[in-house]
Amino acid sequence: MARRYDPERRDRIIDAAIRVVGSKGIAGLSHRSVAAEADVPLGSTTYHFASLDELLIAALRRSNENFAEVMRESGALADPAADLAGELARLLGEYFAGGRGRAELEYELYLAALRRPALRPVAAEWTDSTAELLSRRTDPATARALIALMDGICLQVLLTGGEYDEAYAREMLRRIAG
Amino acid sequence: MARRYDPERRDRIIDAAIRVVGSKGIAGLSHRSVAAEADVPLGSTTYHFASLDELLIAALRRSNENFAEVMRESGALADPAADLAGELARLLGEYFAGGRGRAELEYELYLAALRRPALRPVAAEWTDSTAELLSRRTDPATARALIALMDGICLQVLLTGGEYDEAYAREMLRRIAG
DNA sequence: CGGCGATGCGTACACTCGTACACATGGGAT
DNA sequence: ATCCCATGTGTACGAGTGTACGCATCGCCG
Repeated sequence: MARRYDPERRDRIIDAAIRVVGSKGIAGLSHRSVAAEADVPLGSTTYHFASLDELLIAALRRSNENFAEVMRESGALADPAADLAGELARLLGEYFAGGRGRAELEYELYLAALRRPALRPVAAEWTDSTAELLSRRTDPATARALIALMDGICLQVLLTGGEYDEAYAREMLRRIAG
Repeated sequence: MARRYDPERRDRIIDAAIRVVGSKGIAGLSHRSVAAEADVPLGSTTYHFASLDELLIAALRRSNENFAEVMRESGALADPAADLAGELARLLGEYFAGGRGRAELEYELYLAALRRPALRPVAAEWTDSTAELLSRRTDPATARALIALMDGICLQVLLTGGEYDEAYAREMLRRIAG
């Protein structure tokens, strides 16, 4: 599957797609807008990604990898002595501190699975792998509930334009984690 | 602001918009598709709603009213002796039993606020009014957390195409509610 | 009763989009 | 050396879109 002339072209198109979604939203994603952003001709995007869904799948997968790395870097998640709820609340704080734009972008891709069945397996991958990560510190059901609560809290912050309250998040996560 | 020839035309357009979003998603919403669904000429939709955002605001507001009524009808929410977590879990079960399509539709409208600032006040209205409803049974912070968890659970079901597990929801809601 | 403005209707325009397709190029297999 | 085909490019077409605008219709107010 070696690519000849421009081996990284496919990757550059994915990066461009992520930038387009970040600036114009999924509604502004088109073969043409991606081609312009990646500085490749129109035919090149349609060649590498037959449909926009394919491109969205690749973009969501990359976005997931980015966040998964952030969680993996937090060694505290592996330390049985650390405060799990507090650590998760702190991670969310960092997440929002990194700029609202990034969170909006990643959630927009994630939520797109609601109406695009092709994205659901990728969204499920994300949930499952995160749940597995948390399962080293608690039981699977609790892990899934922690993720659900984090999703819900992020949603409320992003949808209503409110502020993230780390102390509140820590308290409620602790009630779940016990 | 009396409407003369067809006083209910505006309402019919909103209903048609909701049906269109239900069947084709927000991506399929256009002045023309709504006009066809409502059986009115194209010019009529652009007259009543200068932009699609205006139409979405009206649709989201109506969708919120529908769900708010469901919650109000559940008298158990007002009964201090009833099991709050169990009742909420039961309501979610009913919600999903009513067909996945309806939940998808309402969440799609709700989540659209992520990228459309014009919708955020309406989304915030919804969260606030629901939180107020729950505040009759618990403190405000707990009420908001219950909503966040319910949102997160619904999201996981809808995004990954999984099944709703009422016992699991009841257990986790109980941990929050105490 | 007369006209004015709100409401409703139909059409046309400029634009973007996805898609298809014909052609160019050069790496690697034979 | 030669040929095949994955890769890359440019263009064209039809469908769909938001918007604007002129005209029709009728309730209300003076």
